[in-house]
Amino acid sequence: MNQQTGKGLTIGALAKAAGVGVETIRYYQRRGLLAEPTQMRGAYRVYGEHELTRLRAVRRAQQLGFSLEEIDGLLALNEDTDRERARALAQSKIELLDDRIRQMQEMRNALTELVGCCQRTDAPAPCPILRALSSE
Amino acid sequence: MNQQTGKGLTIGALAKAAGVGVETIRYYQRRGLLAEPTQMRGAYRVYGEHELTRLRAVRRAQQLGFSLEEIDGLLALNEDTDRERARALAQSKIELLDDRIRQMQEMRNALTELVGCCQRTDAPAPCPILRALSSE
DNA sequence: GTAAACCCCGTACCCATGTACGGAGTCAAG
DNA sequence: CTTGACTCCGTACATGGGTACGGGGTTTAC
Repeated sequence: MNQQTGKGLTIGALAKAAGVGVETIRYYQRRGLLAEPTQMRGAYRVYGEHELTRLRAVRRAQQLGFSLEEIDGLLALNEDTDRERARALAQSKIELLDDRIRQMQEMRNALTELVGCCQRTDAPAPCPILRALSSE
Repeated sequence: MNQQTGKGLTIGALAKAAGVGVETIRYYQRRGLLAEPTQMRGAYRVYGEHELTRLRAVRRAQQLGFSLEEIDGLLALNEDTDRERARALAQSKIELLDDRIRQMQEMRNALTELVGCCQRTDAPAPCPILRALSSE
């Protein structure tokens, strides 16, 4: 059984809690995306809430289309001492997100249209999907 | 110079027009994501608007976080003869998009908040980014 | 008709993001 | 104190999405 005495998690328990593989955690540590914990229980590393939170954040940001490197930057904004720089970075990410959101909405509408038009016609209308994707 | 007599593009011209590399086009052809054109000028393949449109659509869909395989499916919806299946697939993609859009908006708001809070405090507030990303 | 710029084809290589494997050590329960 | 599950560490392999390279043929402009 994964021991969980008090509040410490072994890497396996952490992995399970975050919904990732043990190897993934190691990989993130190698990449510097996740710090290795200082606390140990004997020869085993002990993880806590902090790591779990961060791990979950990484997964989510990933789903949003950010690379591990970008995610590192995003999460670093938090404790960035150069506030000016942090603001600028955040601002540029916001614009990027706005763009993607807009495009996704177009795509979404195109798909909706497709569903609707397919409902009643057999003639392949001028592909709304292609249209949505090629629109500038 | 890239010849462009009439309306036909060589692979190089197509690549430039679509903003991708020549090798990428070949790669898509190998994958079956882009059909090889039937028309030739001598020993060289000739491409037209159709390919260009499709290529641009692929790039855009990619930015939206779809894999090449998914994109293939999406673009195929267009000429799918099994309308029922096409509708179902489109519907599921719509839901997926809705999800991603929602998450992106959360993230966007978190970043905006971060920019705002950084504006006036030196104390690192409880990181809105981490919060946004870890919220379920 | 020659040179520069392109195309074709095949194969090999690259980067990101993991996953798998294997030997050795460790922990906790029975 | 043994046993089974787990950890550690290192290295190798996998997959997606390209990119690079090299030898040889083709076009086109001059």
